[in-house]
Amino acid sequence: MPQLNGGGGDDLGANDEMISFKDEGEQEEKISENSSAERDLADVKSSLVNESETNQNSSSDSEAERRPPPRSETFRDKTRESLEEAAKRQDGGLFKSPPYPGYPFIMIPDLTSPYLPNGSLSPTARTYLQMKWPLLDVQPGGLQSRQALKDARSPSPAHIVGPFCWEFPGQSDLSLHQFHLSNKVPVVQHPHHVHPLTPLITYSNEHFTPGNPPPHLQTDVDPKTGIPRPPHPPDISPYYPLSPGTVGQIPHPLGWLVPQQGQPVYPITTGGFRHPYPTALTVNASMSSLLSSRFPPHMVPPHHSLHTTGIPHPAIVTPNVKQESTHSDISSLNSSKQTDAKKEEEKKKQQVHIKKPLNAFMLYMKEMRAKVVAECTLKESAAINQILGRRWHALSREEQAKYYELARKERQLHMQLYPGWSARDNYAANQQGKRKKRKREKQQAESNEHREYFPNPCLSLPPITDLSAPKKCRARFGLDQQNNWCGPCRCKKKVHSLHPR
DNA sequence: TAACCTTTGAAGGCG
DNA sequence: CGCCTTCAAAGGTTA
Repeated sequence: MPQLNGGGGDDLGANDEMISFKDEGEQEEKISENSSAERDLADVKSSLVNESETNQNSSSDSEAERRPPPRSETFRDKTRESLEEAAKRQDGGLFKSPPYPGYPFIMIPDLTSPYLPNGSLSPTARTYLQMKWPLLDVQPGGLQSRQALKDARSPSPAHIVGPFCWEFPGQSDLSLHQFHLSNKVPVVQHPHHVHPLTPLITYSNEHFTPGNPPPHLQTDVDPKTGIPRPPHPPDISPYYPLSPGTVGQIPHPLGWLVPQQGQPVYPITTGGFRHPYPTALTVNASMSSLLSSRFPPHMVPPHHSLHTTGIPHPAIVTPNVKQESTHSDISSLNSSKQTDAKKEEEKKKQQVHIKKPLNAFMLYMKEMRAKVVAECTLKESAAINQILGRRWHALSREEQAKYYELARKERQLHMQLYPGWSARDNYAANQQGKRKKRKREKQQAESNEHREYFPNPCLSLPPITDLSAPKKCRARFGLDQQNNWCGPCRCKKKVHSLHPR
């Protein structure tokens, strides 16, 4: 993968990720052949999808204003035209199409963000600023790096706010474009419009809904100090992580990644404000202290996973937070007994559910879902995901590589944040255990059902080939439940291990 | 109201 | 080591 290694400076190595491109060949086939497989489901939908892809560059403010878009050729043309016009308005050269055709990122998420009422610097712009700070990298010793980041972010906004036409080495046109547009933030605001660039990295979506800034944020009081803050401080550095409008401006720690490669940034968009580690990932000013004091080795942030910003960590889900938070808050206020607090913390610790880091496809989905929904007028996630899956395969290597890289960073950061966490921890999270059990039961029943009608239930499942079927029975039911195996599998088992290892 | 559906990828377990 | 299962997001649908 050219991009990953070519980017240099990434000591993380991307080889493992490259392995993930198992379907590259398939992908290329699909693309080159325009194969029938590419059309089946999509014949109905893909027309919309394809069309949408042509419009992927249309996430400009002007387009946002035109939503909901009539799906017609004329609209497309108009969109294109207006885009061109917009391009001219946006200082011409700066408004160029992304380096990757069809690449969905248009880095002007802030344009539609309800959280950017003023003209303060957009998150993306800050991302660009920040990415220039090498310490941003999430590396071992991340805490120091984050602290350094905090310091690095300090430069007064005066440096930041202004016409941004800085040219960073290796910066893409798009980056500049984004940078530039970011200063025109308040142009259009559609509270109801979900920007296509819904935050990539999000572990929890509950806290930053575009149209509904969390109450605790709206109060705009520094949770740490209790000092009220101006809603939109012109001065970002001390406060930006705290106000709704500025939370989204926190640069994604991974933001340095892409831009340095001359590729679009994974936006920490405002739109939904659902950042993967929205706040946690956004290792910024508040992060350093947050990590050091609130995310001790054992990953559990005290006080119902709230950051100093008052924003719960996205990767942490505490179902009982609501009930307990009020109680604990009051109690903590009334009683100065730290021991009690500790006990509660430990209690919550056990209830904390740390979500898995998002993989590349999930990141991609998160970003593109809103777009697909808007373009295809589909709401059912299952259908949308099918489309997204196809789109994913249609992505070029470079495009996918970016997501793989991002996902890798995500995992790394996740590891740093929750050193002791294991994916296994989420396996039998009681409720989920039930679900899986039920699922398994269903599969089992299905298997039995098939047995009634088909000699080989495995063969009744279209995608499963004869050869792969036997493996499934053993793997699925295990040796101790051979009674659930299909006939052929049992016979083969007896004869000899036709279940190749 | 919980589970399902649907996608891909990562991680863990099992044989 | 290879295969399978589970989970991650998401939101309409289903039981």
